[in-house]
Amino acid sequence: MPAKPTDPPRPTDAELEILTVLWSRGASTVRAVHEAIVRRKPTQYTTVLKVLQIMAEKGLVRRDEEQRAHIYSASRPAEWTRRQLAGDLLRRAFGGSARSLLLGALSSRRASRQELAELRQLLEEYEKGTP
Amino acid sequence: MPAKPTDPPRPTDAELEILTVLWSRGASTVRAVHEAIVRRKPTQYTTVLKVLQIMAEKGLVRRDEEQRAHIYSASRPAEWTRRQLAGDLLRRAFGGSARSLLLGALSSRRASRQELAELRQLLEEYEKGTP
DNA sequence: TTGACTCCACGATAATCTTCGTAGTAGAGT
DNA sequence: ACTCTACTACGAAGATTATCGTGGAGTCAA
Repeated sequence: MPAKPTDPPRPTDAELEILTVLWSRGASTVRAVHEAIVRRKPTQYTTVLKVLQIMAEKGLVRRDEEQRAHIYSASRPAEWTRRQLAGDLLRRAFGGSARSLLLGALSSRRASRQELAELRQLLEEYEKGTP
Repeated sequence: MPAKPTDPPRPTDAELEILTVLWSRGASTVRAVHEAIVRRKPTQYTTVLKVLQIMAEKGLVRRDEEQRAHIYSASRPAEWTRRQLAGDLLRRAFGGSARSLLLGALSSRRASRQELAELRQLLEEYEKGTP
């Protein structure tokens, strides 16, 4: 079946965990993903395999079946998915207020001076592009 | 340490929707919550009731059974729950980078100049408190 | 007291999520 | 050819989510 024209759905927790692996490692075999996942949490190989298969059905990942060991890769760039997730949470929990979201993020843990500087710079760049 | 039983779990989508109603309306009857919910999405009264009952079991809301029509209220302040959600997403999808989270939030929709100013001020206040 | 309403409790259902075991196959090595 | 190993496919159990119907009990007014 050809690719769907619609955006993939929001990834579940387990799916997001796997996506983060694919984002940092790039296209990977199930074996490689499993090795990364198992370092964080005891998980069977077939569990990772199954989730990846479901993700492929949903369109969250692409699968290259050329080799015997299939190669999976995220179907969307990390930035795209992250934007969906941030926007989704923004809408559903923060009433669209980015200020509240940032406040929540910052107060959820200590923010370094370095990080604050980065954030400030990000805002400056943003203001340039929003006349 | 003030003995706190256990933090309530992360609310599901339906639960979050109801929480936003309780946050804005304050303590409410099922009837009132349902009227607010139904304006966004066709939903039966008993569906809202059931979710509220489950939320009470989970500790997400408190229930006052004094009157015949029970009164439900969020067990945690909106800010507390929002911080959990933001922090959770920050960790799970953004590798802890608040910068990425803000970027995602901003790019998910157009940000007004007003909003950017608010964000800038928030950062300034934050920097004062982080020497 | 009997209806008409309003409410809650309970149970049921279908869908989705998460996890894993089993079976079968393709290839590598002996 | 035979065996081992590394894969994938399949299915299925158990938990959670989301939704709703039914039934019974309290309330008020005719």
